Amino acid sequence: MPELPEVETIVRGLSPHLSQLKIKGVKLLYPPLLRGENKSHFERLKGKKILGIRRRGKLILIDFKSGISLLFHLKMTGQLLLVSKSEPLDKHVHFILSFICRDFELRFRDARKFGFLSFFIREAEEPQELKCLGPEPLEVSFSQFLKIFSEHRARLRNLLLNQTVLAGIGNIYANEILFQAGIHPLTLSHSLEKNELWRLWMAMREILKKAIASQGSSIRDYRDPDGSQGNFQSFHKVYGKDGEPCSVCGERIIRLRIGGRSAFLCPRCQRKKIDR
DNA sequence: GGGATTGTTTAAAT
DNA sequence: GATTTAAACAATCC
Repeated sequence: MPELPEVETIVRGLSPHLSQLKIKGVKLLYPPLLRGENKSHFERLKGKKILGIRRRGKLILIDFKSGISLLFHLKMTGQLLLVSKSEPLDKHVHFILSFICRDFELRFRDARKFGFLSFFIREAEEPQELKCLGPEPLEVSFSQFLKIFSEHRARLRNLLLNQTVLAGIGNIYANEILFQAGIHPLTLSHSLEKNELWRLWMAMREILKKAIASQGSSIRDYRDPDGSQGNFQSFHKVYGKDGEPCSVCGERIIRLRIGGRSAFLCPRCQRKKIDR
């Protein structure tokens, strides 16, 4: 379940290897993986040079010198692996890029096939997937953050998960951020005091930066391009910890269902405000 | 076998 | 209009 820190780790891992390489071959083993308007660019990838690779929210973008870009969304179980061509394929590999003068290749692997890729032209209008994204959590200023959260009246956990509000936070980090800030996930955003919003903003920055420094969290499927796991899961304080004692106060961590998704919290460290 | 899970979109309900 | 809920998507794990 790659979120911002995992996707950032993947991009940092791929970037030094892929930059300036020329495409030798392309294989699409599961055609429905390719979505969107510009499918024909797929046929014309051969010989194209990679300018660079970057992240936006949870999306991975490979920019080609020709002016087109390839966009990946890993959804829940997608992986981008850089492996030797001699490495045997398994049935979950759906897309392969190979490079001139290199004996490794880039494989898109996704056991559940929720992930996708699509092409877009950088000069043209932004594709829907990019256009609808909110600001980057690590770039948004406190004053912007304050504005966003006071203009909405949704439950904080939902707002943090909403990609049009902030791009890149998923369920793991939404829960960890709220714990770090000491705020209950059901709190309505407009009801927060300025000092609580400051705590939330600081917690968001701190958690995401630490997670990136730990190369993300590996739960179930997440792997970086070398196939190695992240380390941040050992720092999780609430996510998936229901029934365990809180590391701060010893109270049992509980699990709630909010919007059909699990929310984890310490009922003592994250007291519920009376609804207003 | 049933239910939960994961991220996102979409439709329907509040 | 804003927000929440449920369903859908695919496959796996428990």
